[in-house]
Amino acid sequence: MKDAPNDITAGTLADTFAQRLIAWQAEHGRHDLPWQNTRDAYRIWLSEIMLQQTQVATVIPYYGRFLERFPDVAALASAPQDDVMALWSGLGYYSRARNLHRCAQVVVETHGGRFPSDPETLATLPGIGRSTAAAIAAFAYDAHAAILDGNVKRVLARVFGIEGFPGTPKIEREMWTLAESLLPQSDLPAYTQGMMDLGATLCARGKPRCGECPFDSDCVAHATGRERTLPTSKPKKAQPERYVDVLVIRAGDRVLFERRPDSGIWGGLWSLPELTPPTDARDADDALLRERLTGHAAALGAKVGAVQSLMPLHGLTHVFTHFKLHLRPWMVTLSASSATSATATASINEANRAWLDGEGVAAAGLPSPIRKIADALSLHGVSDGQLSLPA
DNA sequence: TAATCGTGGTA
DNA sequence: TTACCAAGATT
Repeated sequence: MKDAPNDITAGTLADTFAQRLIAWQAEHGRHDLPWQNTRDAYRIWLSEIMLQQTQVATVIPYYGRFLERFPDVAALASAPQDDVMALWSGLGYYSRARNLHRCAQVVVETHGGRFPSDPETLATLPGIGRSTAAAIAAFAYDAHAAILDGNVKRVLARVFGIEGFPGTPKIEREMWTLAESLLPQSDLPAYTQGMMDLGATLCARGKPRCGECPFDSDCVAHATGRERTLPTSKPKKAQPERYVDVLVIRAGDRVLFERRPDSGIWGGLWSLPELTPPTDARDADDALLRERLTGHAAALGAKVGAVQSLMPLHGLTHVFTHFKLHLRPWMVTLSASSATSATATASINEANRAWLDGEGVAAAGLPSPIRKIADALSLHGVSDGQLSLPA
């Protein structure tokens, strides 16, 4: 039986796993992704951070733009944070971008501009956890370290028949131990890439192509018909819904934007001012809400003019992983007499608040749904003042 | 330990 | 349309 812990004999799955995977990767794995065929730790690190919880196809265009603007770690370290956030805009999980920037600065300032080669030191850097550290060290320096990402968890759960949600500490500890026990003595880049490739291609979430898998004859999930139920899925729970009113405050050809604090959703990005405290959804058509909106906008734009008009725009719903957000934009137009002065608008610019014209909006790092609102209102490029999104 | 943190693709 | 989740880290 396979449950005997000391039943380690030549030819067991655990003994042959690595060599079979490496052979499969050479023949059927991916070899031409933009971040492959290099030993540059900077390029490898950048790809690993971008790929956290993000699919390959999504990352590719961002990766190219980033490398063009920041060709090495020194260029990234010396860049303004707004430039980094703008290039990351749309990729999500924005703490990755802030940590990426900080990490580059730490590498330059305390590691002489060179990424450390051992996984333990790499894992002390901002944004680099145990798995990402192992991937960087394996690809760039042939380090003997195991990764444990979503692909690996799925492969291990199926091949070795591991029950239980891999997100729990108990199952994750078990998988880390197994992953490290399977490591080969050499060919760490090919082995690491093989784990990723197998999970991303053959051993996919939806319908795995078991007929082409090198572990077809040994896979517990395949042998017991549990390909679809392994790995055990995350326990589901009801997602809350939130409502927020955002203000499109226009003064001449400029719109007021605010930089969000680092902590919380969309941290470090530029967004539209929100009405705080949030109103109840049922207040949407209430005169009281309009009064609040007017007062709030006047407070924000008091230095350049009074509120001239207030108009509701089409709302939109944005779905996050852990909640659903209903955005209700309001067009607030300030009186032209005091709003057309560029010096007046510029004079109230602060570190975390700015009046942006079309060009400024186009260059800023905005959250995805805020970008949609801006696009619909033509708040970028040629700003003709026409509204394409009235409610 | 559990919650938080984005977005877009897929079934 | 809804549900799920992808090269996870941080607090």
